[in-house]
Amino acid sequence: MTYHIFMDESHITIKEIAKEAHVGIGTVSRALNNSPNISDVTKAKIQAVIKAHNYKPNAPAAHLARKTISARYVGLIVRNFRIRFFYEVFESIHAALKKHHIRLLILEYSENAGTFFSQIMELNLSGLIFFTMRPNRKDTAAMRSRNIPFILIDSSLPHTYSITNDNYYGGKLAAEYLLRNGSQAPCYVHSKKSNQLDTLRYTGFRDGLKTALHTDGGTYAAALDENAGYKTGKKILSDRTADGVFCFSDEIAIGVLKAVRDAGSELPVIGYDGTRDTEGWGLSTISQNPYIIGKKAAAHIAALIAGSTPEQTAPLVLTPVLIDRGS
Amino acid sequence: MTYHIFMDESHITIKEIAKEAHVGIGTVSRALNNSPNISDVTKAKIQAVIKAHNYKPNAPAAHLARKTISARYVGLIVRNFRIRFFYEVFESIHAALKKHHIRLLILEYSENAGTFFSQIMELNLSGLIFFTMRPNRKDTAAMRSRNIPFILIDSSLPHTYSITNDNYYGGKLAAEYLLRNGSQAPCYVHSKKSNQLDTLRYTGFRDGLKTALHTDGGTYAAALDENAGYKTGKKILSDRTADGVFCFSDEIAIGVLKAVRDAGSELPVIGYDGTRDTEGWGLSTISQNPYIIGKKAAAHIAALIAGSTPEQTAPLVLTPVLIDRGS
DNA sequence: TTGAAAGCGATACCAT
DNA sequence: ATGGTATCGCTTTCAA
Repeated sequence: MTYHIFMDESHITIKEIAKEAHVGIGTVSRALNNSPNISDVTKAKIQAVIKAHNYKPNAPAAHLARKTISARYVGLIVRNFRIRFFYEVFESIHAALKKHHIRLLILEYSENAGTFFSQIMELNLSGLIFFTMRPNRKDTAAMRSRNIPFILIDSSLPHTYSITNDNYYGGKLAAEYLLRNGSQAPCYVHSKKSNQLDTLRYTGFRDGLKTALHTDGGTYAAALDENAGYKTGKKILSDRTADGVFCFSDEIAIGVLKAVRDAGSELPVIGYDGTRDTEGWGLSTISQNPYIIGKKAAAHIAALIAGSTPEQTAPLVLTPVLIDRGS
Repeated sequence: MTYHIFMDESHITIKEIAKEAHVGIGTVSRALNNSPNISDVTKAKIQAVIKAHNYKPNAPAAHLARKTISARYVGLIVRNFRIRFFYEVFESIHAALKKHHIRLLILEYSENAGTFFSQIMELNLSGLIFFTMRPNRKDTAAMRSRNIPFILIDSSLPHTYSITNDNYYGGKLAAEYLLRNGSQAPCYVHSKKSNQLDTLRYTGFRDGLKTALHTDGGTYAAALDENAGYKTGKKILSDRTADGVFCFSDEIAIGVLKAVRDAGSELPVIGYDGTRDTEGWGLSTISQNPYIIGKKAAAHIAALIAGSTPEQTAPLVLTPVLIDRGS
C-alpha cells in the first residue's frame, strides 16, 4: 500500500499566487525568499494570498533552479528504533561525519509502502548506512542504478562494504563467562525474529559450552525489549532447568536480570552490545565499540561519496570484548 | 562558514551521458529507473558510462518532472544528540506519526553554517519539531514565509504551538523530595549552558525550599553528560556544604550518583526527565511522559500539515511527576 | 526498443 | 521595485 500524494490535489503554484495577487511571478519569488528588493506592502499582499490558499512552494523546483546545494546528507537506516545500541552508533557516526562536513539523519526502514528507496529519494541523500539489516533486492538495484553509495553495519551483502563484529566469538565469550560463574546448564534467549546475528551468537555460545556442558539449559525467544525479557526471565526461573542466561541483546538481558533480582535469585545473566544503561544495572555484557564503528563507517561512506576508492573494501570484522560486572 | 557545493563542479547531466553512450536522453532515463522498455545491451552500455563518470542523477530535477511524492517527512530537530530523553521522545513521536502516514527523521541543529533552514530545505520536509531549543529569527522567518509548519517541545515562542512541562513545579517536587529525605542544605546543579528550563527548575526548587531551608547548599554547573556529573559529584562531596543534590538532568544526576556511591556516601540525589536508564541506577527523578509528548506533538503537526486548524492552539503544559527510587 | 520534444515549478537575469 | 523570459535536469508522451 503506497500513499502516493499527487501534487495536483489542490496543487497551487507560484503562477496562481502571482495572478491572484496581481503581481509577476518574480515578485512572488522575492516574497518567498525574504528578498530586500520588494516593498513591504506587496510582500504583505502576497503573503496574504499564500496564507489564504495554504500554498507551499515546491522545494524540488526551487533546488533545480538554484543549482547549488548547501549540505550533504547521509541517511542512517534502522528497522526498529527500539534498539538502544543504535543510538550509540548513531552518535558516533554523527560525530565522525561532522568532520567531513556531512550531516547525518536517521530513518526507519519500511518495506510495506512500495520500495523504500523511492520514498527516500525525495530526501536527496548522498549516501546510506544500513544498521542491523540489509536493503531488499529492489532497493539495492535502485541504489546501484542511481549510483548512490551505501554500506552496512551488522549485516552483509556481496560487493558491499560492511562493518560487523565477530558474533561467533562473542557467543563464545558469553559461554566462557557463564561457565566461570559456575553455570552447568546455561540457556540462550534468542531474538524473536531470527536473524543472522542471532544464529552466529548462538553457534558460538554452543561451541563455547561444548567441552564443558553437562546439561542443556534450553533456549527461549523474546522480542527486543525489556518487557519481553522480563517475561522470559520469569519463565526461565519457573522452569528451573537453566542455571545461567545469555541473551541476544542488552534490552532482553536487562529484563531477565530484573526478573531474577525480583525473585531474589542469583542466576548469572549476560547480555550483548554493551549499551550504556547496562552499567547502571551492573549487567555483564559482550560489548561492541560504537566509537570504532562510527569512525570506520563515516570514513568509508565519505570516501564513496567523494568518488574515491577507499583503501579497505573488504568487510571489516571487529572483535567484541567482555565487560564483567558480576551479574 | 557555509559549505556551498556548486553543482557545476564536475557536473555531468543526463545529456552528457546520452551523448557519450550514443543514445537519447529518454533511454538514459529508462536505464536509471530500471524500466522494462529497454534492452539489456543498451542498459549495460549506459551503465558503463555512468560508472565511468561517477554520474549521479539530480534528485530535485527528477521529482519536479515526476510530479508525485510518495511520502511526507517531518524533521525532529535537537541541538545536542547526547540528551538521552530526546531519544525517548523521538520514539514516541515516531510511533504516533506513523498513524498519520508521516515519517520522522532526526537532525541536529547547527547555526554556524548559514541559516539552518536553507540547509534542510533540500530535504523537502513537510513540518518541523524543535526539541529543547528554538529556531533563530532568520530560520523562523524563512519557515513562516515558506509556510512550513513547526512546533516546539520544551521551549516557547510567540504564535507557536509548544509542549512543555511545568518546570517550576518539577523543581518544587525535587525540593520536597530532598527535604523529606532529611536534607537541610540541598544544592542544585545547573546546566552549564543556561537556558529557560534551567532557570524555571531552579526557581521552583528555591521556592520549594524556602519555608524549610536552614542553610544554602549552593549551586554548581555541569555539562549535560555523565562525566561532567561525576566530576561535579566529587566536588560536592569534597566541599561538604550540601547534604542533598538536585540536578538539571538525569545524565548529570547519574554522574553525581556514581561519585556519591564510589565515595560510600548516602547523599540524596535526584534528577530530571525520567529517562529509562535512571531505573537501572535506582535514581529518583522528576519524570516527564514521553508518550504524551509524542502523541500531542504528532497530532498537532499532522493537523498543521493537513492545513486544518488544530483544536488546541494554546501552549500545552504537562505536569511532571516524582519517581521515588530512594536515591 | 528508441529518440525528440514538451513540460514540471521554481530562480534569476534583464529590462523597465 | 517589478514583470517577463530563459533555464535548471529530469520524466514522459508521442512517433517512428
